[in-house]
Amino acid sequence: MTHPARRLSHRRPTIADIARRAGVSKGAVSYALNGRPGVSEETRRRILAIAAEVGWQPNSAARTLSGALCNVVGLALSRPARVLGIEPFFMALVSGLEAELHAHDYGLTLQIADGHASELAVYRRWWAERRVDGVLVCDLRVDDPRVPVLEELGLPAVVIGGPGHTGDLTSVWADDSAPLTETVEYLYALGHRRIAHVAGLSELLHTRVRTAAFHEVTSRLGLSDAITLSSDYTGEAGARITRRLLSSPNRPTAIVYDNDIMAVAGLSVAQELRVDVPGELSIVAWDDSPLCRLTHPALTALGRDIPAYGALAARRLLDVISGAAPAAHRDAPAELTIRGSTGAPDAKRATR
Amino acid sequence: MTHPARRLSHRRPTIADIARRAGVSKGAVSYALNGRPGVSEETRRRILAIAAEVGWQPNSAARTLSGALCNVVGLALSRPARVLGIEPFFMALVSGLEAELHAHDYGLTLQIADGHASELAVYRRWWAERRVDGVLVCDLRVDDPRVPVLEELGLPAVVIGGPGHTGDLTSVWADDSAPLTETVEYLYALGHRRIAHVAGLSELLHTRVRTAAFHEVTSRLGLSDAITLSSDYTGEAGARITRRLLSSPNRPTAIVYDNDIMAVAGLSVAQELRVDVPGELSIVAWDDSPLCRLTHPALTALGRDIPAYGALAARRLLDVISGAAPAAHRDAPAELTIRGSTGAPDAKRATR
DNA sequence: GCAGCCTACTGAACCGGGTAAGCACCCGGT
DNA sequence: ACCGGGTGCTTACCCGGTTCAGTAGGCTGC
Repeated sequence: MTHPARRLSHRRPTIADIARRAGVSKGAVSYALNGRPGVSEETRRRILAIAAEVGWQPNSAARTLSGALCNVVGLALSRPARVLGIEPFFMALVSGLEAELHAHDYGLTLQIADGHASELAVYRRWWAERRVDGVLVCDLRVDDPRVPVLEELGLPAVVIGGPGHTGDLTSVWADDSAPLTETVEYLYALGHRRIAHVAGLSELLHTRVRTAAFHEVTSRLGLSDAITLSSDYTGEAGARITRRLLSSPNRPTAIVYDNDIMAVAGLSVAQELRVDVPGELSIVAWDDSPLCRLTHPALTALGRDIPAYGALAARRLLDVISGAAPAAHRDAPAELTIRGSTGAPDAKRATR
Repeated sequence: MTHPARRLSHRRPTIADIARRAGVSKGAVSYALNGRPGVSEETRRRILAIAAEVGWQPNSAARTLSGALCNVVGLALSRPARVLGIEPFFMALVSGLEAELHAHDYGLTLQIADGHASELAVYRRWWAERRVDGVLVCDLRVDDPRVPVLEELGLPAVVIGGPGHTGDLTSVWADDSAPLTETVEYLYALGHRRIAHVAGLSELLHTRVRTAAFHEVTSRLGLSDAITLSSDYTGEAGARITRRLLSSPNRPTAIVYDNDIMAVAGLSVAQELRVDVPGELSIVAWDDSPLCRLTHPALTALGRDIPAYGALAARRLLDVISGAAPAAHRDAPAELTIRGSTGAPDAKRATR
């Protein structure tokens, strides 16, 4: 690349400087600073004192070059920026990742890619240039093409998602099936018989899992009017689908949305159409972010501790990097928090 | 650190391997791969062909060690995770940064700190360990303590915010004064005489700028009831303050919120209190994210192209890294988009 | 009294690139 | 015939750590 005029400020001290001042060799300094045997306690203390005095910090490039890890992990996201921007999920995940990585002196590098192909190119480059020790993979799909490539590269990775479809890679996942079933049963108990499910991107594994669970429970309960509609997680899609659902004959009395953004948009459409929530329509959001408490009525939501999920993923990735065998780690499932957006359907108004 | 069993996969090819296969020296390979003079066209082609064939990629640590830049910039954020999570601003900024950095083969490392002290510690470490070539600084404060430290470190930096208070650091900023003035004048023209401003964190420079502009325009227009209240950008704070404002005697007929989250919360409180929007209360949000279009009515908002702002910041940081002199770069100001949440105050209902 | 061993260190190689200096070789001019 | 000056390449060393194979010196044991 180019070679800009580099401001020299003050040249950083190196172990050679420390060695000179301590009157020992570079090797001795290295042993002392890394807490390894090979120097006397007294010499070690002297070297550490000098290092502290001159403000020495190891040059990460030099360390990495001589075989060490680079203490960085990568996260590449393929969703378009406009979705990433509003979904609180990712920032919450990142903050959890970050906290755990930071505690282990690891850094996080972030890259926003546009599609699986460019995401895979990012992984290849990161690994070839030795820029990361491992990566975190989000938005797992059914038969995800990234899995075999990562396996072949030998790049340590943790897949955030499951169950299954992760090959021999380590994964971190939560069961979405039981919470969805519980939610539908709760709506059924309230008296709802026409329930709709506004799902996320249909190629994502967890969309499949939730959709399957929805079909299973609704057919078990004999709800023939149950319907699942796919979307792309945006508010626009949520609004559009809700408008369609609410203007259909035999409209649903309850809708379960696969993320909070769509649920908020759905609530707003209901208000626009003067459909009372929860009197005529109950709304449940998947992902319980502060957003769900901002609306009126506040949204009943399926929430999980996302930062903790991120922290778990980070911890498992560090394990994989230090040689742990692949495993699937199950996190706590989402829990339903009841708020004002759900209730018994108002018999007079909802029926027609 | 520890030395884990590293999976060797296949040893990455180095320039020495290429040199051997091409029957030339390492030096010649380096010249060829970097497009520098010193090798014949024919040899260069042969070397490039071999490099492509074996899939050679430069080892970033080796490059960095021999004096090159590391092609990474850092972003440390000090806001608590729960705020970062819902504010679409940061992800939008990051996506703009990312796009521009990626185009110049630069990576982004992200760190969430808890407070200025630990943020500064992050900068020091990044710089001492040569992990970044420069940093981006957000949430500029009045007399920000980070500025002198960064200047002293000699760490290339671009401050996102202003005007002023950036010392000799390069900055990227947008004028918030004119848009706020324009907004108040618009509300005045609609007939509003009691206008409130729900500001963000009072120590942030842009909060000061907006608050000053609000005072200036309201006193110029002779609005004695104008009031500014500070908050922390969370929905809870926005709701609390709105509740207080709306239940006061002589309640405002229009409120300008310093972010979209608070505006959404404010709208929801108005609905809860059966205050008609925009009939009895007009609402304007600063930051026009998709969130503003999700509510009913949709929010009139002051919006800017945040990804473009991020891209500008990234571009300027790359300039600084390659030796450009410090400068303050002004970005386009926010523009007011009128939607359903503002209108003329309904004389009968709003007066009392 | 000296082999044997441990401790505490030194010296040098190594990681994988970049680069300055040196050196053949060829060509053209006088 | 000889010098000058470019090509086109090699050699050697640098960056700042880690690490391995010595080695000097002291202590122990018989």
